[in-house]
Amino acid sequence: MVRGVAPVSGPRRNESRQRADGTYRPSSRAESRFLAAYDAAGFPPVAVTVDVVVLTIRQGQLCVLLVERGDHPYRGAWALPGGFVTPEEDLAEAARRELAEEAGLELPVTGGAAGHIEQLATYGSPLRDPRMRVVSVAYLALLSGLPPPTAGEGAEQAHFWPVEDIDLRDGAFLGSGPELAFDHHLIVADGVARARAKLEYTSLATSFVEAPFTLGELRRVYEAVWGVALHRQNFTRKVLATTGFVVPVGRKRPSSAAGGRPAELYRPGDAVELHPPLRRSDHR
Amino acid sequence: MVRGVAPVSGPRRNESRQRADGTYRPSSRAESRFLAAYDAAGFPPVAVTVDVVVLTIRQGQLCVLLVERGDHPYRGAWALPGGFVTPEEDLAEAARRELAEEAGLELPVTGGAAGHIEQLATYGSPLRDPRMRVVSVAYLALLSGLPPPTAGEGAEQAHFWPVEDIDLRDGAFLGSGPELAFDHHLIVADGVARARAKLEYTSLATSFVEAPFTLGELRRVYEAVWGVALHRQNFTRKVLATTGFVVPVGRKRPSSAAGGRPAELYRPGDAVELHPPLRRSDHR
DNA sequence: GGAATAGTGTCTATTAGACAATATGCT
DNA sequence: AGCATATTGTCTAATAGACACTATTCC
Repeated sequence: MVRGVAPVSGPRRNESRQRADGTYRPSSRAESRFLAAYDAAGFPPVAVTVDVVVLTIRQGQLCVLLVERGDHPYRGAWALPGGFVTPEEDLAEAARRELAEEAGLELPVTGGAAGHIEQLATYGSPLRDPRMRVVSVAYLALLSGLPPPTAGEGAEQAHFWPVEDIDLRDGAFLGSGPELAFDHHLIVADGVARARAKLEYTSLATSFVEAPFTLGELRRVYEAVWGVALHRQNFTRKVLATTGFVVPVGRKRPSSAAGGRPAELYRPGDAVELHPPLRRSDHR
Repeated sequence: MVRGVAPVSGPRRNESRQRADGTYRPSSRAESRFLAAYDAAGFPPVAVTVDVVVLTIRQGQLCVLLVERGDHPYRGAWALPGGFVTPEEDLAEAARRELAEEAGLELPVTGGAAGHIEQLATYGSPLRDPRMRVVSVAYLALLSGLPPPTAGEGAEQAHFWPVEDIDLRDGAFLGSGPELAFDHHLIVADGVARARAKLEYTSLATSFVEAPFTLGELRRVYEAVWGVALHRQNFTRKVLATTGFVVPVGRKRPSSAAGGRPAELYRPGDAVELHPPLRRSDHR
């Protein structure tokens, strides 16, 4: 290919080297030869895993899914569901697969059960796993309407733990909570912080309830995740004033076993971000 | 260690298996034997790299640092500075090292030049690198007062490109901008979006100016990153009403070569998050 | 003086927070 | 009736957006 000296800000060529299917199209014979001869063994040995922070609300409490480790290291401690990324799969695919394998949970695509999953952060401190160098990509899932988790391979049991029973500082035993394996207390802490923050400016709270839901149920999601009591009337007013957050479906139903006026039912709207946001009032 | 059958929510033990230096303390002889015999070769081969999105403001434009690739693949295209994570270093350390090696930039610890670095996201699509499976942990750096970048190993040249000249959809040639290598257009897009969002609710805008600065300079940061014009008087009022955002240092200086009343000078305050936030007005 | 930038004051529409009053179901 | 929850309305303080006016410097 004929090329002159490139100016600092000049264009180089006008077509992408990436095909529609994501594969690479070499731009020259020399590049094709280079790729054919490339030796993939000349890199530092690192294992890549995914871990998933599954948050859901049970009995009014924000809970995280943990599995008890049946193997060394950290045998008997509780860990996030996760495992190796296989050579062919994307990171997000690996997260979904591990969730199904280790905890028996299929992420709902649609329907009554709601769900959301996003990448959280990556943890790669050299000493975080005593076996070898492990870089772990953590995902955050917010789910509702889950069946009781069932333990899978390598896990003694799976259990939803209230996050307030977990020592998020160092993962050690804290009165009534679990001991956490590896640096999973850090990951859980980051996931809980992310969820708390995103409830302010996104519509993710609807991932914690099954549609159709009442505004009272949605309010109790905020109260469980934030750990505060919200003003009932103002909450309703603000949610309904936020365009696209929820849309009414018309029906009504008794709100609780204890009686009370039946509440209007809603389903999630189109909005992803909330304008204006629902701020936590005592912000700090 | 004597242990009974563990109840579902019962405590297991009351001391951490993590030492203060981060190394692991096995809880039993069996676990020690397991770790000594562990074979680290039984994992899928993956390379882990770091890439850094360095954003800074030059001539009123938000710019990103790119290096021209001197080697295959994507030779001649522009890429984010980055490279392999070595076995002993943390991910964040690797990001700082690559920035110094590939672009000649040392992240300032303190002083007039300002800076911030944080983890952005991790990219691990199986086909993103034609050589082999590469999982790349991207970092986002917001810097000011940088020297002209110098190219390092494996890079033809380093250059700050205005982000508006870059095709963030697929990285191909876009009139006057660079062709981007790999999936780096996605990473740049995510970094720019993160920076734009965080200017709203954090004090990170001060990372883009050198202290001491005027409120006019700080406003021009917001205008460059968001690409909008802000109301001058209301900006001043809101910044000064946000506790801990900036603190006056008393001195004044002419604001530009073209004249005008000298402005009060400020330095960054203690606040990390802004309460209340500085919202972009036309928010969608 | 004119241009350019900075700082202060003020008016109005909107919003947040608090609270009162009413509606509708359960036991 | 008494309790529990939902819905509507209203009052007030705070905030956002817009704009007028003054201050200080360079040309």
